[in-house]
Amino acid sequence: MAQEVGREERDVLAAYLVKHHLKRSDQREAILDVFLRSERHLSVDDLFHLVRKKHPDVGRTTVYRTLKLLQAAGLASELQLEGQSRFEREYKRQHHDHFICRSCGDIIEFSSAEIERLQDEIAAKFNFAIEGHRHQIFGRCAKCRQR
Amino acid sequence: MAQEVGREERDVLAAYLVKHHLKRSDQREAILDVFLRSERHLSVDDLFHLVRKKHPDVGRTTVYRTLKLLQAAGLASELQLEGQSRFEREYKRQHHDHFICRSCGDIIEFSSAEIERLQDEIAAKFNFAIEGHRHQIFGRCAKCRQR
DNA sequence: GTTCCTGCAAATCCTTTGCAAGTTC
DNA sequence: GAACTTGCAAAGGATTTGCAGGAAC
Repeated sequence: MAQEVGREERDVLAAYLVKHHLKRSDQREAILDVFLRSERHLSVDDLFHLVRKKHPDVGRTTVYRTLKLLQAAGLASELQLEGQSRFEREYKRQHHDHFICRSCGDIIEFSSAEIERLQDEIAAKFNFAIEGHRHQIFGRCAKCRQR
Repeated sequence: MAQEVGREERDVLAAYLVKHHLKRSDQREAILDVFLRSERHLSVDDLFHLVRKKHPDVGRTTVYRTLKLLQAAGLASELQLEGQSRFEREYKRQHHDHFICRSCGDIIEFSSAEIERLQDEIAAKFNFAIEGHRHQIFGRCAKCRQR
């Protein structure tokens, strides 16, 4: 078992907890660990079931709460899709947007400095101060198109 | 009372109903009328309350169902925001995306052929077939920044 | 008369909250 | 021991669905 997964992130969380007078817990560490080891874009339920495999007494509520905490600490970010949210790692990752396949549900990341620049330009014209954005492109991924 | 609002759209709806062996109803016509007369981006509840002013016995469910119908007929399109959806006119309007002000909730439309082109380019690289997209930019609008 | 619509209440889905019991500092 | 966390059950909000009665064709 690769012990080194996410050591840096664990430190970030620990620091965040101290700074905000919060407390560590086995659940939080377990959830972070599973989150960091798993694949890219998890729903709360995905994460909940993965955590349960090793820690059968963690509650769904705690997963919700811990994900909020991880977001606040800059370790996770929420991807609000149609219906439900998914979560991905955020720490030291560069900004990106998403293609979402409607057949298989797969999520593909992309980024474009050009698009970001154009966004900023347009926002400036409207005198609009950008705080965040959501750019999701729906359709069919390469795999599903072949079938 | 300007009778001419949305005559074309009413015809489109009527044609859609005939084509699909559906029936007209006072509720549907009332909802369409209010929808067309009102401002840009309505939640279901906004529309529901507006309709109720003139037709106090229309049910919320019917508003939901009629909006689905209007979408199917190409008259309305859904804007899925955080929390709830909003609806805007679709008929003969060009594609656009949205700035959304987090202070006042205002929604500002924008469009960029450049961004669309870049999207297509990137999608082509991934061999991804685009069916739709959602591009929402959150922040503070000009008015709210001045305060 | 058959098929479609409507409104209500109930059901769903995802997420949050109240609370008593258990942990951490 | 004070303050924070947890898990359960219940509450929430937005949207959908079942159904019996009412309208349109």
